[in-house]
Amino acid sequence: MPKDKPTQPHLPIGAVERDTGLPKDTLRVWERRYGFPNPARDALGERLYSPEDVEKLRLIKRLLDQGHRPSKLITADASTLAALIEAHRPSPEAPHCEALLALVRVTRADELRAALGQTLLQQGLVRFICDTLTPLTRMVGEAWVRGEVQVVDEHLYSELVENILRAAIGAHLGRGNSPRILLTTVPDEEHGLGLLMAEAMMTAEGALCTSLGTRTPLNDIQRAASEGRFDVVALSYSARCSVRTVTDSLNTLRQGLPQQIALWAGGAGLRATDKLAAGILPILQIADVPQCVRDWRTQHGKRT
Amino acid sequence: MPKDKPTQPHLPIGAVERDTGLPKDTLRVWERRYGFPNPARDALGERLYSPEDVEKLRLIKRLLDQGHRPSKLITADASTLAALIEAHRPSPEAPHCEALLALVRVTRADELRAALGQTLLQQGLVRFICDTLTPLTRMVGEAWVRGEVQVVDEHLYSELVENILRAAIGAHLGRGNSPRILLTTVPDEEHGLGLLMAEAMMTAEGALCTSLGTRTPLNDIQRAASEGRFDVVALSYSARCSVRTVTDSLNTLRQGLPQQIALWAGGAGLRATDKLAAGILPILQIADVPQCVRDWRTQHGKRT
DNA sequence: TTTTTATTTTGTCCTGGACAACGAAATCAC
DNA sequence: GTGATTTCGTTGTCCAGGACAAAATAAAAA
Repeated sequence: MPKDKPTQPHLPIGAVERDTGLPKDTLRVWERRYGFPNPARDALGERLYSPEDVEKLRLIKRLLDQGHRPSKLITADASTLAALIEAHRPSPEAPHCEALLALVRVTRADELRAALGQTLLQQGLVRFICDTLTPLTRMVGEAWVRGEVQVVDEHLYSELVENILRAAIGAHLGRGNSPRILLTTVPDEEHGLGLLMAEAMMTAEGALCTSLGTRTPLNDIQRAASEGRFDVVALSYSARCSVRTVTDSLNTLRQGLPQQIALWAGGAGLRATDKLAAGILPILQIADVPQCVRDWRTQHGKRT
Repeated sequence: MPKDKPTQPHLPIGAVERDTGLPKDTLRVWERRYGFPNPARDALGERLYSPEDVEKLRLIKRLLDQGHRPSKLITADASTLAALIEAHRPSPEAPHCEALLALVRVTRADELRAALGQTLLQQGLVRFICDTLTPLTRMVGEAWVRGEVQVVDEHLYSELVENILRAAIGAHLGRGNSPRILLTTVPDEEHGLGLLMAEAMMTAEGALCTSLGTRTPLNDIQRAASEGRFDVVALSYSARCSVRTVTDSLNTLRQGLPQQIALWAGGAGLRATDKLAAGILPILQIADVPQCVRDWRTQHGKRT
């Protein structure tokens, strides 16, 4: 049963796993190999992690997901880590994104909601997703790494974006009905924001989207796609997926899927597209999504 | 690194943990104590669970979350388990819910979407949530246990409901601006549907809601509530939370929160309300939510 | 009936070793 | 020089079986 009593003091290993996303086994093996983290022990010899260590672990997890090697991060002292973080200072962005980033605070939730809504109206859905949401989401992540926004601020941002995107999907429903697209992610992939952006753009383009959310087992995807008479299966992969996972799952899926069902894949996880089997369409930029839908229609002689 | 190669054959323990939600430690200790599951081993002696076992484990997890004792479930053979499942056959429900339940299939996604949308229009948001979504969600879960709907069907249902609710939240925004409510769940609680329903009803009632999504650490909730000048903090607990977790987290939070910020708690996890500290408002039924908002206004002399 | 106290049940945590999947560098073929 | 293959160090996951506390249940007392 979960232990969650002490909210500010030290945390047992299970709570650290939950809070950082680092498996218990990994935490223990890091301690054994690198000497970090080096948690205190309670009367029974059970690990108790200090809030500072948990914070550093969260940071490490984030840098890890961005492609850094563990050995560099774990053995790094504060200053080395700071240098790595500093390297994340982004190239100058569009000024409207900088302004929005300043509003990503729980204390300014109302302003952020209003500003996002207004930007959507100004830009239209497609430009809003490509030119605002995509860079802004990255900037929020980077700002978190630099300690400029808190965990709660990031949660708030995700919630607001999800509200906006799902409302947009609802608003664009019924504009068209082809192609019929099934969207989801593989079981290892838990990030659903990219999927939602794709669904919104496809729906706006007149496709009829059905999303299963994240983490659908491969054979379930296969069965659902065949039985549901879909024209396209679209998968989203985030950067943390290994190249191997991506190509393996896609090739397996391509093999199990009827030939007439197209297979599309997008997201930051799509790096080495050369090892993909034939019949898989890599979507390297979110901005290409509408064109993919239009291309499909051209090839299949449909109007909407 | 994740292992996910064999999609239909046997799964390693990590994949089973991911698919069933049962921790690796628990799976191993069950095997040791009860002899179930009894997975095959690969050349290295690592466990390989059969798809049938994984399916049974998923079932057990579900019944576990509904309050059954592990020993009864794990040692039960197929027929005993079937009897338990049979006991879940629900009391007769409103006929419109039965009709909707029949549409919870990936193959009928379009019909389900249309029917849900139409029911929302007919009933209005509040009745839709209380009289349709709440019973229907329970029915979908029970139908899954009985094997009448698939995992993907349930995923689809969640996605559609989330689209509808978030679109409704967007549509009702700006109707009012008090009270200012912060919504979230504690770190152990990952179910967000109830939270979303509450947010929709509160927003429709004219409250200004800010949701942090699920799994916010207690001290983060505290800090965000104080700094964000909220009037109310609202938490949602599902049935799987132990009574202890619920009362502990609420009492801790009540103590750390300024007196003028109200603390509301709702969801199936709210059972023993007698051990709650003063100054915590239990919301035992989702239908009571609008009245709570109105009561707050009365007590604080606000109109909207 | 309600409260207190024993007794199960059950999940989480421990150690330290092992090995394969991964990434990167080095080697070889063209 | 460019591209494919092999080598090697790095890294995460898995194993065993013992231990103990928190939760749930049964029993006893008020």
